[in-house]
Amino acid sequence: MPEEASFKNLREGERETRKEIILNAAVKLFNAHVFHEVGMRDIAAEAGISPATIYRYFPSRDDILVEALLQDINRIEKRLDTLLGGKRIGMEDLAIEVVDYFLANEPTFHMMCHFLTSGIVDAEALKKFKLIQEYFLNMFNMKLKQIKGKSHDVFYTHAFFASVTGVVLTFLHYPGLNKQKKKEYMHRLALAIIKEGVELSV
Amino acid sequence: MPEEASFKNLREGERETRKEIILNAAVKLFNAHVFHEVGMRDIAAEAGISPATIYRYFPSRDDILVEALLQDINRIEKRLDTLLGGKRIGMEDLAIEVVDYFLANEPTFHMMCHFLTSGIVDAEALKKFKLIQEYFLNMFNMKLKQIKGKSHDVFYTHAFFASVTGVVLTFLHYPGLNKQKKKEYMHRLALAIIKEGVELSV
DNA sequence: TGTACATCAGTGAACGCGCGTTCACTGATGTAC
DNA sequence: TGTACATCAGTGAACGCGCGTTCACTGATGTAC
Repeated sequence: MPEEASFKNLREGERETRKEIILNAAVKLFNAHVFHEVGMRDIAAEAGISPATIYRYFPSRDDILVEALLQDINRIEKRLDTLLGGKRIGMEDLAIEVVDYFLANEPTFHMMCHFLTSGIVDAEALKKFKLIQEYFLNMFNMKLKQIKGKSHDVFYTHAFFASVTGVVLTFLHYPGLNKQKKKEYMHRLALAIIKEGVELSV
Repeated sequence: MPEEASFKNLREGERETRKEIILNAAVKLFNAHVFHEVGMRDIAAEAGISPATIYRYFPSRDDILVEALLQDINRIEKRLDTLLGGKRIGMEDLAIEVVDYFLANEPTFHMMCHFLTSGIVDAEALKKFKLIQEYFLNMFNMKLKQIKGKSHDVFYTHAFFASVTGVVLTFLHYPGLNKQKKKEYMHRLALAIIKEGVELSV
């Protein structure tokens, strides 16, 4: 029995839509600036509402950050799906894909690091982030399983993700390399670690 | 010919000492609290001076952060030296040492991540940090050379450090594990990546 | 030995600004009877 | 059909606080002659 389209449901639906409008405005700004620099007033202006209104939909700024991150993760998931759809994908391609994603979406990467090292963060939002982190690693694990087959273990996924993240973190702003060189170097590093490294480690 | 102990030199020496007093106060606070929460007034209070005085010795708060980080790196260097002094050290021990250091000095790790992702940072301080980053990786490279011998390459060092950093970053606050379990899991990950991974990657 | 001057450590108080969040309120829409 | 009431979106303005940094100033110490 489908949920009947009562007035109440309609209203809740609208509420959800409004929430999305705000979130999209936030995401747009986060992609254009370092997220530290994006304040509630900016988000409100972008969404065309008053700052106070935001608080009718989100409990705190940190909560918006986490929700924005979740959106990003969903985007990654879709990208991986299409990538895996076109079969014959190896670990190497996946590693490169992740590196490229982080480089193309530096603000996302920033935000992830921010929550991973848990700077000043609203407690509720932090809880939410941890759920998301687990969700993400599980999702990633499934994708790797598709590639590697049955003998796959979470440990492997963790090693994979941690390595790639570390590579990006360490060389994101490494001096003396232009963007392209940097990317290539990260690829080399990630591949070396993955191919001769993580792959044999199970 | 040694620098003569002129009045001027004496004064400069005193100046250096004063600088160290302030820096030590800062380091002490950074080790006890998240560095975001340590303000200039706190540092001043800890050093027993007025906030304004700090600016006679350091150009900005970010500069103090970087200097504190440098102190930490010197400490790591010394630790590695003594570790390498007692010969028969392998890559594995080094990996574990680094993981343990970061876990024991979480604030340092925070700060490193902060500068690596370069949040809001004074431009001069950022330049300084990049020099430090290079210095550190070079230093680390030398140590690894001592272990591995002549055939060693920077690429290897980079892969090593990036992997370990990534492991710590990803699982530092991973939910569902107590401190001890977390440490052990990080060891397992780092070792797996290093032993079967990075080691063969040259 | 004394006087005028330069140098520099040190400071309390304020500047200036940003920014997350809350308050008290308005106005529109739906509901009850 | 109309009236009283409830619900909720939305808001401008202010609260409250923190915090890096600067200013104008005092006082001690050294230097020149």
